[in-house]
Amino acid sequence: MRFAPSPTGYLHLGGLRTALFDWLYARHTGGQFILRIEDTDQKRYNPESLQDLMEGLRWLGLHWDEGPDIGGPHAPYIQSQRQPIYQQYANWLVEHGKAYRCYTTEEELEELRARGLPYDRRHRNLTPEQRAAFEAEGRPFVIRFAAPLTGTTTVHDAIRGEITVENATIVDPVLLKSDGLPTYHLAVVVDDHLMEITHVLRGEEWIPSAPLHVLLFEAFGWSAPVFVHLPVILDPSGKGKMSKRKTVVDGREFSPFVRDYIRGGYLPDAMFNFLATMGWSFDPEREIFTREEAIERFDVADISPKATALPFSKLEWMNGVYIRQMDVVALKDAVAPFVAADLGLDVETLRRDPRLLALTPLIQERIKLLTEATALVDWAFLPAEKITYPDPTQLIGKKLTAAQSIEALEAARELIATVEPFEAATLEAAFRSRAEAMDIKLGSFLTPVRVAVTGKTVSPPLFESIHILGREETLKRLVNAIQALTAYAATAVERP
RNA sequence: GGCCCCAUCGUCUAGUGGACUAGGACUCAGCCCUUUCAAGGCUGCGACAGGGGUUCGAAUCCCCUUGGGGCUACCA
Repeated sequence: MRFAPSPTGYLHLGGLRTALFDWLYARHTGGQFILRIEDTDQKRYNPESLQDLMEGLRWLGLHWDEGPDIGGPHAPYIQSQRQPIYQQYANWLVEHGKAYRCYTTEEELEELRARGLPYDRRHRNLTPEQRAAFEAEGRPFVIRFAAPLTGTTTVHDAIRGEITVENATIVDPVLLKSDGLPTYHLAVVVDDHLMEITHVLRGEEWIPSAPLHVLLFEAFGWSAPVFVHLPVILDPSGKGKMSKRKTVVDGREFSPFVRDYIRGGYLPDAMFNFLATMGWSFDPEREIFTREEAIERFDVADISPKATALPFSKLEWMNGVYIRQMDVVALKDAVAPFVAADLGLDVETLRRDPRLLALTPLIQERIKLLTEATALVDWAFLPAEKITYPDPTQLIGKKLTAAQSIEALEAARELIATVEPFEAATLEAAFRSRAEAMDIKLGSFLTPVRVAVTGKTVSPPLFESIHILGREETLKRLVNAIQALTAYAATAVERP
């Protein structure tokens, strides 16, 4: 098995899914997972993308057994470093009459294209004299495959069955470019043979050229690997192949790039699970499964041939599921970098902060993405002065007046100051009985307190939050809130 | 245009001639639980693209139509 991306841009989800299936099948069969870099197009090569690619694969936990950075029995694994090999095999084909030098110029090709015509095989049967003349001229040439003019070629696709095409539709593709580098077709066939690749997993956009590859394997006298053409991944809208840019659907922005999901607070395990269900199904009644379970059941023959539009809302849901499954300490550590970055804190200090550890179980079932943590816990790391009440009406409890809300805050202040021991359970008991005594709903009582303490209408469970914050800090915020609401009430009376 | 691939709820999917009044998941709606928000539980909405065959019997097999997608480079 090999994953052979071309480093021309950031790794996208389609590529990751291909790599995932490759990896799964390699692990399932006990085979090798090889990373090979197809950089034979010098014009589009982008060195940054190689780094991005490896980061993405490692993030998902897809470690390769052979590759450019770790070597292996078939090194090198970067095609631009294998140039002599391809030239050697291209020449072998020429010597055996299975390929030929073509001296057609760019302009001549352009002329054909302008008339909507394919290459006309004009140099396929050059006389020795004609060839000598071109050589004497010093004309640059490419090596083209002398494809059969008649008959058909059948490709066996592991998920679609047999695909047969007329050989005449294969018009002598270029194998070796005039710059001496191979095209994809030559490189892939030579490398897959030399690297002893048994299964080729790649996007279905390669189906049309698969017959050519079969023909090349035959020309060399090699046996072809099993072809597995993975369905394309569509835009979230379901219209068209997923673009290489961010797209907006229903007002939400979706990125095709893996890096954006790493930064976006997604968990590798969730992405793994999610991507594994795109075109493959673990079990009709189960969506969540482990890597080990997937490895055990995965088979390329079970992959669906249908193109898929990624259901991103399901990815989010799944990420939430994985977050809830996490060990608290692991989640704390995972969330720390995001919170630290948002709040301008030092990550390591934050990791050791007992408040974050105490807060983590409270937010665990409230976030779907790691990036959502900050909004839920920032108040705990901010001084009282930073908790402001730009909209004092938020301090007013449901079905309460401003005056009643102030009373509630005063009552809270008294309870916070006196409750012993200062713990969530005792605080809750005290607030419950006080609410009853004041004849208001607990929820109405708590809303002003919640906003006073956290500055927001939505927060983790209040009593635990107050306990984590501490008595003194909580008291300060209650005082500030009472002040803010009192000021508001005064102006509100003046101009109703 | 030519060649090729594909076709089950909005989306991801199960289904390989009878167990299908088509199952699961996400989303959405309602209810329950509840200190906010979540999470959780329950209920609901929702699909075999259309038409012909084959067969005692088709979501499942064949053909056509339609629709979607891909390829059509000295890019991968």
